[in-house]
Amino acid sequence: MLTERQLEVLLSVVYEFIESGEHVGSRTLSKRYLTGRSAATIRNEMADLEEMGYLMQPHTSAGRVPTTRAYRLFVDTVLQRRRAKEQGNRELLDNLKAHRNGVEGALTFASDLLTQLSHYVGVAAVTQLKQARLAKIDFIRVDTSNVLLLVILEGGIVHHKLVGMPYDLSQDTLQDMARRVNTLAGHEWGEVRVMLQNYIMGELGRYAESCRKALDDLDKLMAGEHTTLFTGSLANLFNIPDFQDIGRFRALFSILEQEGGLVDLLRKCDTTDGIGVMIGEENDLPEMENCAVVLSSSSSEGQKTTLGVIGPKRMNYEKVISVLDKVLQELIDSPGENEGD
Amino acid sequence: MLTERQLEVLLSVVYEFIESGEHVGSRTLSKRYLTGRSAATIRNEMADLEEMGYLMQPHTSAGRVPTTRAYRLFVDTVLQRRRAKEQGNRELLDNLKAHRNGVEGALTFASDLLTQLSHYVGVAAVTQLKQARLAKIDFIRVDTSNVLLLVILEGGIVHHKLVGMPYDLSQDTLQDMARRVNTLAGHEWGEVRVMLQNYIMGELGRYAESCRKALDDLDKLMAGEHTTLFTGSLANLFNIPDFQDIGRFRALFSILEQEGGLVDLLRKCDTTDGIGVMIGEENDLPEMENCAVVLSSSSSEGQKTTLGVIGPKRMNYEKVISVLDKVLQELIDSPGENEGD
DNA sequence: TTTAGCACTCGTTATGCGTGAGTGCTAATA
DNA sequence: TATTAGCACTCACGCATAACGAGTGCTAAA
Repeated sequence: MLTERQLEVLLSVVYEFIESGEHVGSRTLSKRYLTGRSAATIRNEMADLEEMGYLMQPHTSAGRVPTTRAYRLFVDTVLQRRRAKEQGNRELLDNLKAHRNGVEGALTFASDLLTQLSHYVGVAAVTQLKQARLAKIDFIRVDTSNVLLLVILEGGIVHHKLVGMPYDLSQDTLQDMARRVNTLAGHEWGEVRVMLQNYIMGELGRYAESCRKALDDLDKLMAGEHTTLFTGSLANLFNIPDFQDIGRFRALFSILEQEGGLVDLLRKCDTTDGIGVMIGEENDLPEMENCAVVLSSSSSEGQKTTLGVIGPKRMNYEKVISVLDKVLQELIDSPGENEGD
Repeated sequence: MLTERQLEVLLSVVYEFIESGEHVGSRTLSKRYLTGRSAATIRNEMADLEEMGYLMQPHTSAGRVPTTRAYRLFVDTVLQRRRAKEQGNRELLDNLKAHRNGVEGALTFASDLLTQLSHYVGVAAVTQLKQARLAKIDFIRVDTSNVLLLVILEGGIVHHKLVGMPYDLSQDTLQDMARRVNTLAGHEWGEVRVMLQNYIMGELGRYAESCRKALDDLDKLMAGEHTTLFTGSLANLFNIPDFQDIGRFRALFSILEQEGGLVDLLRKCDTTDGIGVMIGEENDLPEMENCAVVLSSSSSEGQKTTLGVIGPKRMNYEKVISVLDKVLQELIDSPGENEGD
């Protein structure tokens, strides 16, 4: 185990490295953090810490740099101190839908806010769980050959899809259909789906083909754990020295740009409610070995809401965690009708 | 005016520079393009062309590089000559129809397609003009305090917005409202709007406040020339040598990332239907002095569809223009909006 | 156990030099 | 007169070398 002083040295290295971005040497520590001890003493401690896997040297005559293991320890220590302040995010969802204009508006707002405050990249996502409940379904005749299929879930998520129909259906017919289906409001999507399938096979005979296709699309959206994701501006990445190298930037970018990659990433971290941190190789993506992801999520009503910040491994974890807390709070507290621009 | 040979030299420089990305010297031209003439002769012509503002030297002992003026001439010449190219890409283009599914689906697909085919960045946008006509409006009760406002325009654009209501309205009441408003289907938004305003003031009395707010939001979307924009992946930019420099990349990125900037850009080029090209400084954005934008747009039914490709000034204009032609043609050819397959 | 001192390592920056691609100019040539 | 060959000159680029400095490990003294 680590001695008290080793811990002190280690955390100082991490802290200083997060500040400066450059390998930190024994002299710096001796002058700035552990004024009582000489550089030589600290050198010895650092050599030990390196052996234990907490530190590494980029090259022979350089100072030390924290390993993922060191970050992990650092974060856990920080989180430990913070844990008192942490609290449930239960109310998050209610406020999301109530006070901002639809789920999408709220999440766009949140991701922008996180981005601005953290100076990294904020993300916000909502995942429909299998338990998502239907609030309302509707079919709206657009013209002779097109019907708009509308699905609203409890929690405020809205899906719509234009479906081509081989025959013209009157609005009355459609309304009748909708009325029947809506008797299932409040039930989970799985049940609704089965009912719809039967209905289509049984009573809609000749329309079955086009309906089935629409239903399949809908299934793709809903049956799986479909996630809607909002990513803040990536502009901040340009200011981070870690990504000045175009190669690294590119790697990270390719992940962030394609929604799928990011959703996978979030899913990996999604273990528990509350705040979680994944550092470097801890997420399996090799492109993200220099990155860290801080997430905070909470679920209820068949959907799970996740807020997060993505930045360099050398991230200001304290700040990010507190920002995350704040935005969460902001979302919960915000009194009425403000729609984030 | 340019002599025949000067033109030949100039276009060769442009062509070669587009290929190689490096300043082109007299010897190269003599060997590869104008085998009849010696390097010295070509050098003289190039000196003249430089004086005329068509070419420039990055530094004293370097070959020549085209100026914006040269690209302009090149593009105009190319636009004149092109017409008879017919090849490839069939399979991909055929997919367009299959993937179409509402305006958004089609444009997402189109921008991706343009990105893939051009190897630059494809964009696709639809702008609602003032003449946009209402196809259908609907109010759908979600729960006691929320109504989903649904607006469908001729042309297939769908807007929806969740509106908080201070009082519970029954679906029947809402349906009645919708029925009245829908008598205006087929009319321009301007008229519909006035009618809605009156209706709200006259018959909806106590709900006026919340309705007005929703209506205002809707106006923001529709009364102005609102543009919905889809941008393809930016990943290709990493392969372009012109943007290897992180500074330039950043500048371009900042424009591409924020939707507003891009919309402004499109608007600038939106002069006429047909294909238009803006090269370097021709668009006023200093960030885009090394870029070119090729646009092709067509309007009908109260909406204007724009497809475009954004890439380096040193762009393969021939290819991009032909790609753009094809994709656009495909989009216009089937104006029936999703013909069910 | 701690610290001062010293030799050593290695990345970074500056400097200098050779090379090659490309030019402009001039004089010879068709 | 228009074209071309020849030549001196320029300048970016790559490479080697050297100086510098931040940092280390090790040893011996306090």
